[in-house]
Amino acid sequence: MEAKANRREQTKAQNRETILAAARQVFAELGFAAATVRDIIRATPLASGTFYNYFKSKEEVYQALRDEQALRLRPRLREARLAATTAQEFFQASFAAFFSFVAENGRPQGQPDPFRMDSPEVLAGFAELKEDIAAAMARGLIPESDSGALAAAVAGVAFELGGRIKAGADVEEMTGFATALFLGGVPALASS
Amino acid sequence: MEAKANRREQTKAQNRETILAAARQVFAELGFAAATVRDIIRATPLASGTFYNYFKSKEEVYQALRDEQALRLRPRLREARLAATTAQEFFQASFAAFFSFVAENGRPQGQPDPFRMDSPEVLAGFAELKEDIAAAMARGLIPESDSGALAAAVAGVAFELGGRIKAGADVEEMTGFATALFLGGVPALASS
Amino acid sequence: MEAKANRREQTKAQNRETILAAARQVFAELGFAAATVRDIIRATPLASGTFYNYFKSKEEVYQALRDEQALRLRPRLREARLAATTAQEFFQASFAAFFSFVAENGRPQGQPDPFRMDSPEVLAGFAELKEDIAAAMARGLIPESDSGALAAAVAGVAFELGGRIKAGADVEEMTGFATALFLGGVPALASS
Amino acid sequence: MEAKANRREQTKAQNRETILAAARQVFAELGFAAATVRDIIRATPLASGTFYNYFKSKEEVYQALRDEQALRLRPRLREARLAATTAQEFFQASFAAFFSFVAENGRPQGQPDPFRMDSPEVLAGFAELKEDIAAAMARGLIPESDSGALAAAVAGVAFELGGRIKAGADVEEMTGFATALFLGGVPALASS
DNA sequence: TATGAATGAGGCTTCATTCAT
DNA sequence: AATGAATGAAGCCTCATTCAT
Repeated sequence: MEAKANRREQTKAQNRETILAAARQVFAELGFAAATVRDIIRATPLASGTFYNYFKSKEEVYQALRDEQALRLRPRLREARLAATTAQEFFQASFAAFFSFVAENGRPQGQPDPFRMDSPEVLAGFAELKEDIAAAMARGLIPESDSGALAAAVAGVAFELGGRIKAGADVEEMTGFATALFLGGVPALASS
Repeated sequence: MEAKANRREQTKAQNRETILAAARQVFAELGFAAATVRDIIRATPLASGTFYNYFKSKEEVYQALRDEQALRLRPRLREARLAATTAQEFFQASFAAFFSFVAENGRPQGQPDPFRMDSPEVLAGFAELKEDIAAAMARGLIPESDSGALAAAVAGVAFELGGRIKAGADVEEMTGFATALFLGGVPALASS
Repeated sequence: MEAKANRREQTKAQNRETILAAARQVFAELGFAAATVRDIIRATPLASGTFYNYFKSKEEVYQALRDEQALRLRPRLREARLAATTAQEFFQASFAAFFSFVAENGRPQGQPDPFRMDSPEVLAGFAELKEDIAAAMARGLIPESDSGALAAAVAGVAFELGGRIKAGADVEEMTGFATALFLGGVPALASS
Repeated sequence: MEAKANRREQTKAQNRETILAAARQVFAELGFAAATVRDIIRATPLASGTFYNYFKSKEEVYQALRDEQALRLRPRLREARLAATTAQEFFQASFAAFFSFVAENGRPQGQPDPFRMDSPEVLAGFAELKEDIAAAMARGLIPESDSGALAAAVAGVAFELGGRIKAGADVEEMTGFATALFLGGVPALASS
């Protein structure tokens, strides 16, 4: 009775959050492929039909989750890159922003990592990165070269090193490593 | 008698190949998550029960597919890296081997890419990379630094640039790009 | 001011009418089987709960719709038949009343026709027809025979020809056709 | 074990029949609208999935049922009508064939009757009736008039009187009644 | 009274897997 | 071995209906 009354008190927005939280956890545990809508519902005090008041499908919750993350991450990255006045600042700020975010938000299991997947948001973030690199080249911060390939390389290193972050302490280390790599290649890593 | 036995054996091997080929195609079209065993069977002239004479589940075929690929890719990479006598050779040969492989084999759709996923094979390949990097550091080819992080960076760049390969012609270009990046960072890209 | 007055004017009866009108349309579009209470509610500015202040179920609205129709049709038929002083008047007036009603009210799609179904109202109308035929036989207007069978035949012809009515103009034609048939069989149709 | 073995022994055709029989019964009990695929499955010793080996949906079984009936009824009607050399033979043979069929096959409850509904088969049967009437007019058996309307009238009377058949004995009576009606209208019924 | 979110039963369907042939 | 129909668990989703506001 109590429980039921409590549930009723949940506002619509709270229910949405409840579902998103459950989805986050379920995707983290099972991975997107293995997770089912029922799994998400079961991780919730809500009824099965309620899920469909908020989302049409597993894909839609997933999208919402990604959008939520991207909404928080992308502006940080953008700002970091635009504020840079040297190549060193450009890479350092970018990797620092990305790795901090990963450290804060944890990473799903069973999915390669939470930033892959060709969701529109991720693609948009990727496009932004490429643009910002091209802009940095234009500003003379970075030597001219294939901005698309460089963006891919940056993303690849970020994703892969991001996947190795366990503790907050790793953030600085990884940032230093990635930055040095991009500024001077493996020879520059020696001092790190 | 003999002939019959041979035929039988041949058939067995052929059926396995038939299923693997179908699986390859189905995973490529639908992605691992959406693909079903039925889809694979349907892409085959075989009966549903026959599938289970060869594989226990969708996961197992997938694994076999990965193993098959890894079986072909890993030795090439190993060889390339062991033969290297300079850092330049080390990176160039590695990336060249990887990108050629991607160009030859194509890449599935619907999965981030076919080399991610924490399958044992991929992890093993990853471990090998790390070992070989550590060995190269010991040999003095590469400056000493965090071999795990460097392996991750190499893998990240390889995966991400590999995802951009469309034509065989891209292979050389990407190889040059990645090699230059690792040898000298972004400044070295200018001349590429 | 106006708005308030209008809102106030939405009496209970008006809401009932709103729902009935929506139901009429929905049944016409989807047929009784496919239509859902939700469909009806959606065709309304009202909330789902409100539906249940007026009707207990889809069946009940349907019933109400039928009753409403019957309430308008049955008296017309009755009157037409009671006023008849000859067999010709009896049939002509009956068919004319029925076909006019069909022409006026249109016919649902997806249901065989809106007069079938063994709803109490329809059965009652049927019983009335039989009674009136029996009475007409007693009065000598119609030769004595199985009044039940004759009622069934009249109903069958009415339903089936009624289903063919498209334009108002068809009413007279069909009335003439059916009347002639009952008065003299197919030979009598020749002159029609 | 025994039961299971028996089930397995059923051939595919037998299962199809099992499902059709169950469907026939379920539609008869609940009507088409209220019946569900699950109801049909439950009236069967088969598993739920098995239904879908044979039919795609409730509609499809229904169609199969109708087709089966039509396949048996239509040729009888056709033959009866083509063999007629007089109007009396034409109507008598037609009604006799139809009413016998109804007596043999029983009629569902909850559906107006099993011959309504705009299934292709029924429409085809209807078109045939119209053609045969037109042909009979051309042959001079029946006075020229609106063949479509006459076909509708015949169908209406057949459906409605058919709905009153309870015992085999009714067949002759109804046939006589309907035939007399069409040959001479209500005056002709007096002698019946 | 009206509202509309929440509920959960239950329908539909597909799927992996078994197993008699 | 190969076959493919049968199985039934389990997913998806919609629906009628309730009930707190």
